[in-house]
Amino acid sequence: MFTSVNRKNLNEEISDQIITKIVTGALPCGSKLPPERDLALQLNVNRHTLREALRKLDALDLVSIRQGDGIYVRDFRESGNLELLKYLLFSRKDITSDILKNILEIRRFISPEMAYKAALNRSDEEAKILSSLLLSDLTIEERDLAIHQSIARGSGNILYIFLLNFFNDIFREFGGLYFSFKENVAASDRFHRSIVKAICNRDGNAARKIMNDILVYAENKVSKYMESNYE
Amino acid sequence: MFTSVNRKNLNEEISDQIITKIVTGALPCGSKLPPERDLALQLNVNRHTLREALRKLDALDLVSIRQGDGIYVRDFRESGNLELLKYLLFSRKDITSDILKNILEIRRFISPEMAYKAALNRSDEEAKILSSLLLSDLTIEERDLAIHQSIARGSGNILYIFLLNFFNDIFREFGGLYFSFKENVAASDRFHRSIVKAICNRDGNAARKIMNDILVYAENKVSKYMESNYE
DNA sequence: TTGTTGTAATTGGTTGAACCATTGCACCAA
DNA sequence: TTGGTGCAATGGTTCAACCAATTACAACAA
Repeated sequence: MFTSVNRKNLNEEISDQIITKIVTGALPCGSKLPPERDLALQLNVNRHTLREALRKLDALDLVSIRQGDGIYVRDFRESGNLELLKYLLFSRKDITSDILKNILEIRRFISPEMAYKAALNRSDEEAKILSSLLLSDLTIEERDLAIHQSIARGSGNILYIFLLNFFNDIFREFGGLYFSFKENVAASDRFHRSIVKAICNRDGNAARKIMNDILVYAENKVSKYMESNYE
Repeated sequence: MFTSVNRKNLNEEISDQIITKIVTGALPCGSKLPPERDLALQLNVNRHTLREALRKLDALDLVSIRQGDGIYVRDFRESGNLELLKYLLFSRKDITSDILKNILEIRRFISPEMAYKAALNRSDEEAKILSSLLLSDLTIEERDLAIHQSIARGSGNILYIFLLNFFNDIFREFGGLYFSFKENVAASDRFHRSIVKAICNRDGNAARKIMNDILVYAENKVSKYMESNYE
């Protein structure tokens, strides 16, 4: 009914503003930012507030800060990380659709292998968790996230877990559209049951194929939605 | 000959200290940190210095900070990102070897597809850059990074670029060992020439296979080094 | 008792001024 | 050319104070 207001701290506003200037090229890589004291004056905030914003830019690997020297803009094509990509996805609406397709494509190479490994490496406890998720009263969206997460943990590869966190951050934002179609809910439901079965049976090849199939299916659907919405 | 001294700001020392407490479980997820004023007192730093450290924890998705309420530890298994993984890799020496194997394994699923896409999507300019890299006077390590980067850009998928940045951050740290062996330098040299050729010829399947072969080779080598060093 | 309201306490957010530590640079001397 | 010296610029840290959001709780009303 109502949408939550977008409440931001000053330091977030500032970091957003600078990030935008960097990724749009208004602040070219290699360029030097004004001294903190000057920049704070220009932004009309206190130096401390600016410094907190700069800490975030630093954590995003967007700038390099050197005491006694200054603040330099890094080349985000060389230093950018997935956190920055998340930022681009949510803030630059003009390229959201392209980035989303990119992400879906790569997930299709990663997740089937994750499922394969999970089928081979899963603990008995993880199998129990997976089975119980099928019977839980979570929404389809929550269950989907939980099952993927459980599979990632079962794979025994910590990078899968953290990559999945990235994917989940994305799909929490965009998953609503997908699951608003009944046919997709039904497809996910079938997928959940079959992948859990394959993993519990330690059938790696089946798990890989099942995961691949649902991702191909989802990718096609999402592509269609985006074409009809954005073009 | 000499190694650069590890110089840290106070706010970095603090964030490191808190991160360690979180990932080791000393600060369990869901728990509430002391108020900033108290915590600053305990850490013997000013509140502003602490706040800058907290900004970093926030950017790493490790804590959730709410004005008027407090600072809560998030579940890093659910929220952790690759930046955190990088941190774990460099700071927790006891699990470095496992994480490194995890990373190499996933790179083996990702990079061949990246090479395939690059062969199909590359621009003529990117092909020129690749060819010129073969003739450059970079060290083998620098050239290796540059070629992978060029391939990622040629693929046309921005996620490849940012994932590669992650891999490169890792290998800048650990690549020295690998390239200290002459046989590996020779193998990379052959790899560089053949992958560039395949991509320039727009031969996607060849590019994928060549990339896969070198990664399998490297993964085996690194595994051996780690077994002999850490066990 | 139960629910509401108002108030105080708690806690993160912001400001301002001052001083410390590091760096870069111009200048000088050997 | 090389190394030292001092100054100015700039990020790092501290202190003290106040603003703003949230929570806890007492007081009150139904």
